[in-house]
Amino acid sequence: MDVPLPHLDRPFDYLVPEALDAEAQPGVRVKVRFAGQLVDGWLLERAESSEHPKLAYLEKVVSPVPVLSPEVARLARAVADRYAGSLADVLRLAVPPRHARAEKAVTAEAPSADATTDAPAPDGSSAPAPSAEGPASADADARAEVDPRGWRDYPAGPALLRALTDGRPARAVWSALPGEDWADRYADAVAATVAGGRGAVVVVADARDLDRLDAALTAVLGAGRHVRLTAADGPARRYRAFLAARRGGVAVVIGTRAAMFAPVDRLGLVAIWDDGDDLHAEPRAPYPHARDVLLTRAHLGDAAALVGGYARSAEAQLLVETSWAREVVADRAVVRARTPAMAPTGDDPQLARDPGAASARLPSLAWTSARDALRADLPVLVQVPRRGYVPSVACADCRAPARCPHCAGPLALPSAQGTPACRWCGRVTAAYACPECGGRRLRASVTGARRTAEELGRAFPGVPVRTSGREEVLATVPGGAGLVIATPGAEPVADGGYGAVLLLDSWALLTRADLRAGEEALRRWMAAAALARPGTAGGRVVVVADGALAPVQALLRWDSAWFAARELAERRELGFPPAVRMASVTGVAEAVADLLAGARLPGDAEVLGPVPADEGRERMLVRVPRSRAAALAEALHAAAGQRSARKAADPVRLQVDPLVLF
DNA sequence: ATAATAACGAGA
DNA sequence: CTCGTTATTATC
Repeated sequence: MDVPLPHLDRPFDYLVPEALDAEAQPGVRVKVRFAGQLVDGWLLERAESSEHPKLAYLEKVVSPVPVLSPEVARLARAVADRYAGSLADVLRLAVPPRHARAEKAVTAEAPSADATTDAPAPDGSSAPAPSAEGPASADADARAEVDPRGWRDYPAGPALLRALTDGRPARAVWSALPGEDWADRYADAVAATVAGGRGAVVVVADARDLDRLDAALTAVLGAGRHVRLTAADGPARRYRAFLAARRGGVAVVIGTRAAMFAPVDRLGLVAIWDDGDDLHAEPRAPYPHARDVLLTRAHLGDAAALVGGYARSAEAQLLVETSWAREVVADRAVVRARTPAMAPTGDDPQLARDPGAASARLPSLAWTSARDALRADLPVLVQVPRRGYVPSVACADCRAPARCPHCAGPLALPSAQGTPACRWCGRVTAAYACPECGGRRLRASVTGARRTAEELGRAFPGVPVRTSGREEVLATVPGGAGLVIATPGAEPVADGGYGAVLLLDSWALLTRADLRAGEEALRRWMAAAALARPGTAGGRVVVVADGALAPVQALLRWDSAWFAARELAERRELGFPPAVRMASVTGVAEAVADLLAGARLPGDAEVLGPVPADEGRERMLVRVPRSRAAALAEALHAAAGQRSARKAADPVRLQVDPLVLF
């Protein structure tokens, strides 16, 4: 039943009228009369009999295409259970909205095809359909081994590919080397899976990563063997790609998190790249995370799993430490050989020495590194943490954020030479005095990409300057001398690698009041540093941060496994996810209290809070050991059901393992 | 939302 | 004890 009310989160029985008997197959969308009105629903299964005394008839089969595969139905139920949500909510994420035109077009291409026939790929390419035989069938020995190519750099790499081809459910946490072409490695892993006669689902964070993976897969598999599934492609293309996968024409689906539920026949591999990126967290109820959905899928379907990134998340570390997955890492000697030369530096510009550095506000080491790279005709990447033009200002002496004397809102400089103004109340503050130290001078606390570009352009005259950020994301830049200013996640790949990578204003990343600040900073730095040439080829990374800090240490040694282990140990100590299972309950105070009062929480549950949330609501956290995770989700879902059954007015938001805790 | 059903209370 | 009204609850 396509209603989000938690107390209706169960199947209902209906009679199938004779006329709909043929079309009414499991997985089709239906309309039924429910409580007097027509509602959408899913036909989950056909049965001979029902416990229920008086059944109504199915009203209509919306479309005869069984868009919901049995595997995805099972997965959706498991995801709903894990996240204390309703099946209907998960199905809304799992099956894209029907697009009648797209459906008609696909159905016309191969009229008789269903998910089990050997239909050719929709584009008519020569892709053979997946074999109907299992991986243990007689032709297993005859399968050609896929060339491990770059996976040879990792001692466990070739064995991983072999396992994929053999159809064994290997589970790997992969730490990519700097300079690694991750998209090529993922294409290899997919090719190995396909060679074994099985399908794959690969999820990446954004459109740029998707384009890169798309190109790598086309190079390895040829055109027409895979489809891309992403909300950004629009409803028609998305539904078309979905149908192609559902009907068994293609064995490989790649996409952003919308693809995590993609139906793939004989699924052999689920993979996610850069699982620490917060774009992998679905913002709609029940807020599932792509990593967890894919791992659940691997678990239920006996498929292999690949969790990779330059940096390792605490969650991936937990997979390794619980032996759920094996780590795939390079030997230290190989890491050393591939890593660019790394150096930390304080962020006080040594203005006296270098006039160039002074005008660019660069620490001297960063400036000389950039200059040397440019002289060697190599590109330079500058990562600046936030978008926009001077987002806020701080006291030049003590670094305390400058706040409006009237309303305490953040001050900003509207123009390069202007007077600071409040971003909340708009009042202009002509004579600012820092309440902490009495200082009267202000500095841009985070220099935005545009301003950095202007300043660097002046510091290195004659050098082309490109920016890559929210408005325009560059995928690649040419190999010669040039400056590239990019915000995190938008760093272009340089042909041949960057001669220098400068990580500026890093304290803005590290001082965020967030549990994951360190992990997130390291993830962003490593993503940028991975684009530099190896130290042996003149590649250099300068991070403007205190070299004693753990995330900086991890970067300098290119050892995010070490940092992730440290991070996970700390979370264990503090009792934070992923070491424990946490759920947040958000709403107006009475509603939150009401829900928690009605919830039969596991005995060892700890209730924390309340902490204020936005719009006058508050938030309580419930913490249980991981072994009680299922019981916690069930209790919260049941309590939400009780509330919705008696039509409690104030909504309460349930979130399991919310990304942001405080 | 709405219909069935349980609960309740007033009047006979 | 019955009838009419109102809260409750399930919705195939």
